[in-house]
Amino acid sequence: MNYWLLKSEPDSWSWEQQVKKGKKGEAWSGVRNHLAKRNLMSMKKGDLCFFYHSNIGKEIVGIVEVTKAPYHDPTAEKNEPWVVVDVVAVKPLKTPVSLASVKAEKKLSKMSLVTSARLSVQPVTVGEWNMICKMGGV
DNA sequence: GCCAACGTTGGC
DNA sequence: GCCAACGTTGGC
Repeated sequence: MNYWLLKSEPDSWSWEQQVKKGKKGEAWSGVRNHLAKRNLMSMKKGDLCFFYHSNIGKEIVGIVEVTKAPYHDPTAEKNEPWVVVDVVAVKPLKTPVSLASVKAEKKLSKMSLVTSARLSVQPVTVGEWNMICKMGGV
């Protein structure tokens, strides 16, 4: 079981939209960065991810579960290497955890969210996961 | 294969 | 709207 963090601009794909999809879930498409792709490739069915709103909100708003192992991104050309996983909304955080509060928490200073701000698919350690769940009231 | 120029992301 | 960080492109 691994933990991850997925970033999305709510203008293009928001937590609310993800929730509306229900158990059907949605393919996490559009990743066009090799490091992010490598992280996607490491995901397994049953892994959990934080859902982070970038740009607008700048906070972790919910938790999604990976329901399908990585497969070719349907929005990419056939000969391109990009992949997606399917994710379904599990539950929202009672209290969204903002970027500011992540930065303010010393134990989270090593998080990719802080150290590699632009990476859209990031690994999260168990310690970080538990800490943020606590901060988010779940 | 290096590196300058350029484009994009995302926080402020 | 600005700009820093970072990835990609293209000339050499």
